[in-house]
Amino acid sequence: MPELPEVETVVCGIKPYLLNRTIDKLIVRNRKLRWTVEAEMEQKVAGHKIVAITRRGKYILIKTSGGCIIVHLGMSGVLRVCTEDTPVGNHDHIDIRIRGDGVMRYHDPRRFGAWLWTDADPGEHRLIREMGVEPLDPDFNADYLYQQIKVRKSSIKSLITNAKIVSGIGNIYASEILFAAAVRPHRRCCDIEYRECVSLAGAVKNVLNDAIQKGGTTLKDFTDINGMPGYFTQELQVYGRENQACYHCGGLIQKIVITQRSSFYCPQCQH
DNA sequence: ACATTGACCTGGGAGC
DNA sequence: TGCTCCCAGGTCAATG
Repeated sequence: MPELPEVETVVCGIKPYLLNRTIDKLIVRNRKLRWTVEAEMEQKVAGHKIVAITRRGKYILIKTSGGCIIVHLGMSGVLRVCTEDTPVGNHDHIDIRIRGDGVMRYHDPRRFGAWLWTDADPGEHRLIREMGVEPLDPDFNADYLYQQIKVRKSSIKSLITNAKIVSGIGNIYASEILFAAAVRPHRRCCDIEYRECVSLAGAVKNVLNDAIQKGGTTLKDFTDINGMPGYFTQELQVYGRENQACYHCGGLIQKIVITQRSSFYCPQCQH
């Protein structure tokens, strides 16, 4: 479900409820997520104070006085704040109970998400260590992009969704970014010129910042911590708009499949 | 080293 | 109504 703007929205939403609070206990009802939640998770987490909540790519890092909880929402993960007497629904796999009051509940029908614990620096965790640069970091720019693309033969779409190159861009925003940059998704990386990297780097930042500002994209079921949808959905230029008119030129948006995922683009506006 | 494919899951919608 | 098929916002691990 969530890409970088949605994860950022979730991180901002949970901060007021979790920051500087102490975890009373962790309740795991279903351990079978992408990786089985470790048997010692409850014991490792309990009693620690939450000192920071940050994001790295699509990972949520809940840093505590004793270590870090690493959460990934996968395709269908949702975090919501509720109380202890809120009825537990289907697919409500994990609760963090806060000392005093309040519960953060993890809901994930498809169970592609992950809950992991590390006592070390989460930046050194095997899933995070190899990750590429943050797209909103100044280190992500035209020079970096050009250096990456000029040696590769894959499509530009698969490159910008490759978390080892740049973290946090998924299937929706890839289409939107490529439209904003006027670059077709199936273009070979090594055929792309430097001036197009300038457009691409700018489009990455503009599209993601805009989406964050609007609270992310809700296609089916994404909501923020209070159950509110994201308003970037109305801003989508190409994603999900096959055979509809391009807002710029009136031509028909096309859908193509690249590495088993749908991509949408305007054949007239993108080259 | 790079590129592609399979695998992991459930639910919703289209089509019959 | 109900069945089957296809699709879905992710990405690691295995393979070529």
